[in-house]
Amino acid sequence: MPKRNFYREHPKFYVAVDCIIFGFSEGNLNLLLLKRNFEPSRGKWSLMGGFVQKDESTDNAAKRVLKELTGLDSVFMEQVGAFGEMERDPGERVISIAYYALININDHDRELVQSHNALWTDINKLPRLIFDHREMVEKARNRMKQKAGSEPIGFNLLPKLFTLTQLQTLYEAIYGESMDKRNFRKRVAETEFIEMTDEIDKTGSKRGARLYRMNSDIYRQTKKFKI
Amino acid sequence: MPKRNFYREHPKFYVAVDCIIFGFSEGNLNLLLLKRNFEPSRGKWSLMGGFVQKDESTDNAAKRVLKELTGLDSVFMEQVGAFGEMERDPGERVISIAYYALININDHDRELVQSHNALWTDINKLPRLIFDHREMVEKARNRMKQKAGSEPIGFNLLPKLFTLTQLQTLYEAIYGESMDKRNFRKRVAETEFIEMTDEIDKTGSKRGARLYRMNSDIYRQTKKFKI
DNA sequence: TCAAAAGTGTTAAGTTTACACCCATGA
DNA sequence: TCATGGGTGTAAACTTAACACTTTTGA
Repeated sequence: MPKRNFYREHPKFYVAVDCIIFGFSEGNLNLLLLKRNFEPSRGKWSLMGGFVQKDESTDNAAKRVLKELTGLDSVFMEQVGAFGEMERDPGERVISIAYYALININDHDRELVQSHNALWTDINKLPRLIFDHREMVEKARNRMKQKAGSEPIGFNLLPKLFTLTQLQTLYEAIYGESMDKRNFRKRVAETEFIEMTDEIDKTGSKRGARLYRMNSDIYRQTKKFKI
Repeated sequence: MPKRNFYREHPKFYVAVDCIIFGFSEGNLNLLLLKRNFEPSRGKWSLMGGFVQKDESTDNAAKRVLKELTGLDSVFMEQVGAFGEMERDPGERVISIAYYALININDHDRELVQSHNALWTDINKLPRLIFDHREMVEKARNRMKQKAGSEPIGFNLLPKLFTLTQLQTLYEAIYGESMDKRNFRKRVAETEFIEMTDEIDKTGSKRGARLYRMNSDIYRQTKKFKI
């Protein structure tokens, strides 16, 4: 039996990717959401998505879609999972694979974002989203929260140099709870790959705050993180 | 613009599910693997899989495939993720969604399993598997390990009544490390939903061991678990 | 009578939490 | 000079880890 026959009896499906794009700004986690000016569901809010093409893996489709919206390349992304309910997209059956990305909100291409009719939205004040996008967001958020506590992915949301107050505010936003400053700094001090620089940030306070950086080489050696 | 056009430009894909079926026997985690007597890759080892059909969600496809092999219904299953590399299946492009299942190895339909040419295999002595199935197994195993420590899914691998030695051996197999008996039993004693019964198992020892059971109602109330 | 698995508490080490004041600076 | 955010240590509470002997019973 030639190989083709084995597959040919089976149905084929549209496969899409949807991107949960996290940013961090003014003490809050934000998501990049589209106000759709196209069908289906014109005028409603949604995640940025796109159909997987013949010549790309699903991971690459997600990267392409992220780049289409933000102009950004080589960004941290992780798959959340496949969403395959039959009626999830009322237009046609589409199986969608959700990915989340962590980007530094200052890095993206603002015009590109605007041209897609996209807006940064506080994750705690999300509008109603189409289809099962809310479920994707919740799952991505939990996955990210989980991961951010044991791998240094959070640093993707910050500028290269950051103050400890910024770092703490970020983790408070991720965990959704406030932390003790001294205990937090104690943990940072025990984290070898968070390096103090000799630069000072004067924008956030009169006194100025020490800037730190994450050293990926050191992280790769130790692979230990808990915050 | 009619809705159809929006979708029609895009390619469609075969979508499959693959099942990582965990069982527990003689102190080891086992996987149910198929020695394929069909193309492609006849004669090689693989996970049980199947194509998603038009009239079923991906979750239901996974349940169907599990039932085809084991005869079992309403089994704990969880999605691991989508595998979408272009060349993962050398025959045709297939996007596959992996699911893992935890079953009590005594419950399944042995004849059905035999008729599929499937065998229980010690997870620490797996043969080479086709495609990216090894990667699926590793991911499923990690996900399961993670989850088994914070939700009482492990009990799905045991008979309804079990001894504490069985439970400890199970967790040692899941975590891949041995545990202190007294500390383990202390944790069990603090777990409200693990109930002592008044039955004794005499098959495992001369003295006999107390049988316990998991009470799902109590778990649903407290939702606390850590072992 | 003895081999084999079941059962049982205590202490030390390590981790986590709670908590309050001084410092440097620009406005 | 004072309002603002930056920076610092210690003790108590809790959690985890280490450890060894007695019990029961069938062969």
